[in-house]
Amino acid sequence: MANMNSALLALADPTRRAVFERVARSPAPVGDIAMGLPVSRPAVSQHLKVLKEAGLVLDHADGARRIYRIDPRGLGPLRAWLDQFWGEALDAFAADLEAHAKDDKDDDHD
Amino acid sequence: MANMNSALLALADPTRRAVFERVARSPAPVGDIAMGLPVSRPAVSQHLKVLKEAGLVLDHADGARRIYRIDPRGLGPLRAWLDQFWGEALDAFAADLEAHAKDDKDDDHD
DNA sequence: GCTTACCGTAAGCGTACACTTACGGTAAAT
DNA sequence: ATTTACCGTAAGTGTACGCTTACGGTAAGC
Repeated sequence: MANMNSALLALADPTRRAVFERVARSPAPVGDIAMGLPVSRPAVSQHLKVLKEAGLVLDHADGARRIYRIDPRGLGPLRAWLDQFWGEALDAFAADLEAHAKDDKDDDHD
Repeated sequence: MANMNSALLALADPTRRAVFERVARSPAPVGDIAMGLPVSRPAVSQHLKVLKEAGLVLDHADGARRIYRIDPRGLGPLRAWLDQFWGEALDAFAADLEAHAKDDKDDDHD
């Protein structure tokens, strides 16, 4: 689908994000990717499928092997959403600071 | 925890992301947030707890109500990760384009 | 004091999902 | 042609998680 929702869902899982980062460093076949991770090769294959459907990676055949590489355009929607959100959030935060301006200390953290 | 992992996990769920966007627009009590969503109030409360532990929102008491507002600093780590990744990804992509330069068309999409 | 409003949490449930093993299919090697 | 290497998918399993209803606790209103 390659929208922001699927990208966010794909990158939420730590293992899958590790796969993504590995592929981002340099294109590699599935076996090589799986070798650096604590999961089986089919698991990596499934993760790559999700990443591919999210528009985050591209694949092409190389003999019996299948090379995966990153598709940086897949990060576009997510980055755009975050950027638009960044300004909006800062505006709201600043406005809220002006409005209250004094009760900024009574928020309880864990 | 307020790290990138928890932020990514928190924003992955569509309902919780809707809660986050609602809070980002303007601070609001739990009941008001729940009113604009197709889930119950306790569900919103649980989502807010996750968002709070991820460092994405702040809360403060206002009588019997509890006002939630965004914490834009929570998006920092995620944005930093994405930025660092953005350049890295583009570099790898460009390098790969130079290396292959001709088999850019044999990637199969769904 | 009693009632009403607002909220967090516990308990329980159904489902999505990350992982494994097993299998089949294609491509290179001998 | 047979074997070996590499990979995707199907089937099954355990668990995390998003949601609901039920409950208890605090703050304002009468």
